[in-house]
Amino acid sequence: MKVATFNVNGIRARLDSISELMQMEAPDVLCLQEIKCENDLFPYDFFKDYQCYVNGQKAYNGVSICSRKEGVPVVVLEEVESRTLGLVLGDTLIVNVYAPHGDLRGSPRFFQKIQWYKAFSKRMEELLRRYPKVLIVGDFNIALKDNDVWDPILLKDTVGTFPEEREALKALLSVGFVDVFRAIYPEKVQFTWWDYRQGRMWKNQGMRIDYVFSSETLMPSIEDVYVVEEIRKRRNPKPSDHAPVVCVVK
Amino acid sequence: MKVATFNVNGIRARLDSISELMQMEAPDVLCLQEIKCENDLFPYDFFKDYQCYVNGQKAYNGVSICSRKEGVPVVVLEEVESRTLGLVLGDTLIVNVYAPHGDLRGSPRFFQKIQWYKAFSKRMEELLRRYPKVLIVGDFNIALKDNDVWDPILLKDTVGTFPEEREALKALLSVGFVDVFRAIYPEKVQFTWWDYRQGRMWKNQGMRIDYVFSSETLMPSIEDVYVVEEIRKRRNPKPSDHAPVVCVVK
DNA sequence: GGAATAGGAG
DNA sequence: CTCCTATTCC
Repeated sequence: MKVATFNVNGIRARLDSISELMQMEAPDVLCLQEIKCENDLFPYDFFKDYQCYVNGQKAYNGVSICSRKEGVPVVVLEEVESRTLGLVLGDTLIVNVYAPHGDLRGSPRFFQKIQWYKAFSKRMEELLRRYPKVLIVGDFNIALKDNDVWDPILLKDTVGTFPEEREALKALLSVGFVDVFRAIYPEKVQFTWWDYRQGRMWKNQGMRIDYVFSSETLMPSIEDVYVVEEIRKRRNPKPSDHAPVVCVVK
Repeated sequence: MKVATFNVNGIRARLDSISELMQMEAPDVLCLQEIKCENDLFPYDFFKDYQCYVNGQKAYNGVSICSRKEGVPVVVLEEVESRTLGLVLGDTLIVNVYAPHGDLRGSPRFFQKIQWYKAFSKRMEELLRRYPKVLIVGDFNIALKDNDVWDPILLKDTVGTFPEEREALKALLSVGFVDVFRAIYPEKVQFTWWDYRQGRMWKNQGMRIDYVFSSETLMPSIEDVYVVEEIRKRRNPKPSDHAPVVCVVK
């Protein structure tokens, strides 16, 4: 089973990129973040061979899971912003996440981000007891370690690198999850997000903030994980500021 | 000499259509209306083989003349809205016009439209004495006769068909100009503008409001005039609500 | 820098 | 219906 995650930054503006991803990778499950539309504006017709499960929101946030096989949707969190969506496929729970951006330390949004991580970690601990195999994918808006950002000095204490944020993300992992990419490639420097500004997109000055987290129970089934950079590198008319991440599960 | 006129409804959103027009017609002079940008946002680089003369405005209106040969720009009217631009090429004066829309009879904008026509007609009378040959092109926002609208009954006393508007446009012609299209094709029903709404664009339910007016002195040199409908008919991703009109002058 | 909104204009 | 301007968010 191939699971892809992609922060599209507006699904209606990104159908070309999604098309390309589907052609290249033919994922069985496609988890999208920041679709930025309400459920009834979701382009269901575009995903012909997929069942679409959507937790949409007007203008901001919004996540969806498109799956070749039918699944059972799961409410992950009671939330005001549409940031999470779960889907049970066989004995596996897939959780699609768009974590809060958070802003700088001291801001209300920073505090909310930390709180959100606490609630989410607690809930995942709970779900881990209920479902034997769990895969969490999505945009976590935190770079775990210094080798997950293009310039750790320049980006020290900026959004996504604050120690408090890193602790919050580690706390999630400590519940029983593994950062699949880092487990397979301990030293690899690879990014999944680039700032549109200052040409950072084209200079590969990015951060790794999109992840696939596998429950320890599912780890033996993980075959590979990789970032699909072609869509951005080919200077697609207008690319997302994120690249898709694909995980291959036995 | 080939002169094209095209209300682009936003030049930045219409570069594809303009490209297509230049490939198809290779006009010597290209008069654009509703460019909707200030002079410094005009895409000068796009018009490689042309000299560009621009009377721009932010958000609304704005006209430009692009000419293969250098010309001498002429201020047609002292104006607050950028609606006119003249260019002298050899012994011919080309005047590019975006007449006011006008709204319904009784509105302030209706009155302004009639006033604008009075001032413009007077000025053209003046310019006609100064320049032996004059060509006025552009969007006049008035359909001269009933056979210039798709449904004269339905559109009776709506914007562009009011008797006062038609009189104002006839008054301009009476100064010494000829509606070239109607002179060559007395009975032809052909439109240059279609409402985006109610699918009128695709049902060819339009009006002829874009014209080429030739001074009587220049009429013997006029070879043909035609509407370039292909760009709209091919359902170009997003077409302008106007079609270009091309005039061939000896 | 780019997507999405609301509001105004045609 | 589609453009442009603001604005907000990332």
